Amino acid sequence: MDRRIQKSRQAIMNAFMRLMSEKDFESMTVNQIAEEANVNRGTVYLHFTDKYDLLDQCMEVQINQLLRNCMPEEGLVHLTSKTALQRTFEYLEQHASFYSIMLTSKGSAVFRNQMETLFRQSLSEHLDSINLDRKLNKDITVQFLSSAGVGVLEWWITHSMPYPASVMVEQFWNLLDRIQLQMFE
Amino acid sequence: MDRRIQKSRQAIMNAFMRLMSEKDFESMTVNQIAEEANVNRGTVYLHFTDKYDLLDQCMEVQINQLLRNCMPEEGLVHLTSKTALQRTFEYLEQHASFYSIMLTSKGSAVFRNQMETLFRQSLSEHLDSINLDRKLNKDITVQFLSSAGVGVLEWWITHSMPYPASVMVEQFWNLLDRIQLQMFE
DNA sequence: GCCCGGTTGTTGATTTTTCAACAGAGAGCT
DNA sequence: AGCTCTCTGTTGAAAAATCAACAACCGGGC
Repeated sequence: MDRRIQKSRQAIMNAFMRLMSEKDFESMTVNQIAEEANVNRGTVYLHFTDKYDLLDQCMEVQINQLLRNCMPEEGLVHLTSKTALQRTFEYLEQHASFYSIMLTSKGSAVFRNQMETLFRQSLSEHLDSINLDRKLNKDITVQFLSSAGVGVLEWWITHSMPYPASVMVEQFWNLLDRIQLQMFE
Repeated sequence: MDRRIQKSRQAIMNAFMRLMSEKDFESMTVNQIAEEANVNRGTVYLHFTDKYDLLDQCMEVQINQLLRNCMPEEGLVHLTSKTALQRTFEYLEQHASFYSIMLTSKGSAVFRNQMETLFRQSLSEHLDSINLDRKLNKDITVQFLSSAGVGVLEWWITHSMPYPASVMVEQFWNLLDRIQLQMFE
């Protein structure tokens, strides 16, 4: 990628995030973002459809960084592995202000969607490795648990992380373990 | 000035100054500066003839900032005024590392030239306001005192500011006062 | 209702930056 | 001596960013 593109996108996203910590998303204008980023307003539109797209893309970049940080090595993030879970919570704790702002001021679905996808994959594989009670529908079970997982995660962030990451991991793990015991055939 | 030019020049100068605090000027390459600034090498050449020109321009920018900071208000800097002298020394003290590096690692004459010009102006006006002994040639006297002033200033910077700014101001002022008494008719 | 100011999204012409490539110079090695 | 590598200074074509301008829309005030 041409370095000019990289620089412009970076400047715009950084400016956006700075403004997000000072302003209400709805009242923020593209002109303000452009000025903060020291780029022409047209340049913002070259890279982003509108400020909603900017928010979404910002979230995606950040989540990709989260994932890259939480990966044990080359491979997928398994949120059903305690280590990966630990890393995820700790990373989120360290970037608390960003996620807090992004999740509270505007209902971007990017975070939820991406985290749910992750939970779904991990849980799907996990349930494949145990003997799921035949009376339970796998898809519904996976969705149930994913939603619960993401719900807790979002709650923790939007409520200013009332407990340290370590406590969250412990509780999460505990719940998963106990629920799992009820699913054996 | 087009914002792209501003951004490029700023990035290049900042990168240069960062590298100056880590490397020997002579061994520094334009390619290193371009990489540090995240611009194409050709861009460096668009704005600066070579690294010597870059050093000179950097010095000029910084000295202009020094002057802007030391001006009492709209007007000229009078280095024969104690207030202006105080401000100058204090500013230099606060930017010690920059000036120290710039004056020690490469013999750029920009600082010396500009400061001498300043001293000359101030002293010239100052001597106009007193009755200079007729036996003294004004131009020679002005040059004598300017050189002395700049010499002390440079010595202070290149010797890591052995005394606080306040001491330097006091001594400077004292010397100027005593020497002046010897010049009356 | 109308008017005004601010914002959005877009367009076209221009400028600046990028990139790759080239020729030349200097230093070090065989 | 020749060869290689690195750096310098430059060139030309392409791409990205800039700027000014325009039309349309929205919200607030009279």
